[in-house]
Amino acid sequence: MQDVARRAGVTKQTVSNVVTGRVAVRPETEARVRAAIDELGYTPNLVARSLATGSTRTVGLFVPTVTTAFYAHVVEEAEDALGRQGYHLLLCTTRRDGGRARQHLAGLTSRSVDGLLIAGDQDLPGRLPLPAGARFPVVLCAWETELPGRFPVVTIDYELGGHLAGRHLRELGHERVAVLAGPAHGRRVAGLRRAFADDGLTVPDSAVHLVPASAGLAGGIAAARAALAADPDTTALFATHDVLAAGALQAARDAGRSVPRDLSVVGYDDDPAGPLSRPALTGVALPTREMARQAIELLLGAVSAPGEPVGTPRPLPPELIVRDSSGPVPRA
Amino acid sequence: MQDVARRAGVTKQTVSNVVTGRVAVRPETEARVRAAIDELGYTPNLVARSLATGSTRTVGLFVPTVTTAFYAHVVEEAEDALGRQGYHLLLCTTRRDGGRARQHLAGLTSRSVDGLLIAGDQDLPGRLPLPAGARFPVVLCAWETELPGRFPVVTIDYELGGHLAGRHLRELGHERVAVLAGPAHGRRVAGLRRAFADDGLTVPDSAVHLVPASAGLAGGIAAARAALAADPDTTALFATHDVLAAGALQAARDAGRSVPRDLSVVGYDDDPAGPLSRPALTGVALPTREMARQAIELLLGAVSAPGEPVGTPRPLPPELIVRDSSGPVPRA
DNA sequence: CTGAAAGCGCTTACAG
DNA sequence: CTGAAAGCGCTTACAG
Repeated sequence: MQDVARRAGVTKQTVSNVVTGRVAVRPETEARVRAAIDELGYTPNLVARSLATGSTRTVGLFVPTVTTAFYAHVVEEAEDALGRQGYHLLLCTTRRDGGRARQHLAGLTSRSVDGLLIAGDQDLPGRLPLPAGARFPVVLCAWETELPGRFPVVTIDYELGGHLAGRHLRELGHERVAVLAGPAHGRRVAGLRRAFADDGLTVPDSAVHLVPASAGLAGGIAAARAALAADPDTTALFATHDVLAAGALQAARDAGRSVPRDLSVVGYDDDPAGPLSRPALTGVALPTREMARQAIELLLGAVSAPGEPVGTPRPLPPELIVRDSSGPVPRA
Repeated sequence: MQDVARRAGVTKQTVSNVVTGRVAVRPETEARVRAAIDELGYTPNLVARSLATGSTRTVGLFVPTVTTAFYAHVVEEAEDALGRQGYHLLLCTTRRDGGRARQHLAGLTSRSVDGLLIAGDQDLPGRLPLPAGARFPVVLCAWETELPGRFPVVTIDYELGGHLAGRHLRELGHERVAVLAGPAHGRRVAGLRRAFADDGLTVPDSAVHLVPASAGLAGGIAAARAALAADPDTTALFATHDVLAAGALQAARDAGRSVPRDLSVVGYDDDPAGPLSRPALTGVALPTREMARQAIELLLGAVSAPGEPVGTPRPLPPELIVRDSSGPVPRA
């Protein structure tokens, strides 16, 4: 910067003024300065600027993992929304490990991020008090279980998604549904139940089969097999995420049941592979990217208006995409 | 820091000494300082330290996307390897867009990252001169096409993977193979051809079907259909990545050909869903995480020993995982 | 082993 | 509109 100033015949304060644009400078002076910048290939040193201004133009993002389509899209959309405003992304995958999250939090704090977005129920805000030095806003997104309440949250109406799936099955005449449920998916199941309750039907606890988070496709296959064995009269399977639904499709095939003729399968999450499975999967599609975009905008808003209270927007509505894996209840 | 010093009755230089451990301090003094740090909840300000030392303990990672299993694993493994040494990760997904990459590069430069890892052929180092201010080491990984040569690269022996697949098919007696090839997968195809050439057979260009990068599963289905239509006597399909192989499996089913009885299918990439497809996919497994780990270690080595030349390690060998989608050539 | 001083590269009031 | 000065929170030789 000093070099640029010398070359342009001004002081570095003037250079700073043209770079930041905070103070107007005479056009001809500005031209000289810009010329010097180009000739010298000067790039402002953001770490020095950060020390002076207190803003790093960097935000942290916590996700449990990046290996699922859902979180991969959250990451990409967050990065895009950030980039549009000149921010960069410090990525932290927590792997649902509290110790790891704590370490990352300390790292982000000492690096003075301007804000932090925590995506996915991670049980962090409850257990994880922010370090003393943490003076940045925090926003939560993709939150499904009880809300911590300490932070604004941009999330999806997961219960509505379940309700859409349930109503769809009811409209097709299904009365006996089994559920393959991942952990923390209580709202999705509650929505399905509400749709059945709307018609005076109950989905008993015995029809809900829980699958551990890490079980993956194999877990879906096993759970679907168990569900069909437990109640052979089941005519529909509702999976609380698409990996489980894909497993259900395979288990149905293995059991010699044709989808959707003998059995309907409805998924949840709109995994990009869903439309291409055979049969193409009917399922609940989530406004993932929209959610991530809004969350970043909320966070950046809080960054630039420190004191002001930020309102939590209403949960975003999912949609039901009807494809080929669901059909009318088979006639007994 | 000043507060800590005051509370411990020393100067801040002494506090710095105990925090960095660079200069030994008397045990009792150190104890007083540590106590003050704990009481005040002091966290060192890394941006100030960075300005003073020139090191940010942050590295940039360029990936084309984060929505494929391959790159998701690269990101997670890189983050792990970085975290072990106290580094944080600035993630940039380039989406194979030069303009976007250029912008990110400028951002990383002005943020003074300590190093940059570029994963995946991105045609960047050729077209993208580093900004003048960029004084950090760059390492490439997962590079498959011609190497830029300007930077060390940690990659995989992609040609060997193709050879393993080809030898496997030859051992099963296959003579007519069709190839579904993604762009930039020339080495994988070359390896397959070499295996056939080892036995005096040729894989003609007409048997190689190119699929655009963005075509996904639908592209694989279409290409496989085209391949089977072009040469109905084909007994084996080699796909240069698993999404294409999954498409091939579906196209085979649609065409009424049973895998592996009528047709063998071999994939490449070891997508986690491969073992769970029906039939389970035979394919080439890549040492993705090992590669990412080594790349970060190489990069961090270059960071801490600026002048020294870094050697490019030999490409990592893939492995063939034989599952159920490949079998003996059907008898004519 | 500890303290006083300079400096990292910027920005920000504050005079002129 | 431009220049001189102080300061952001650290580290680093350099004396004592």
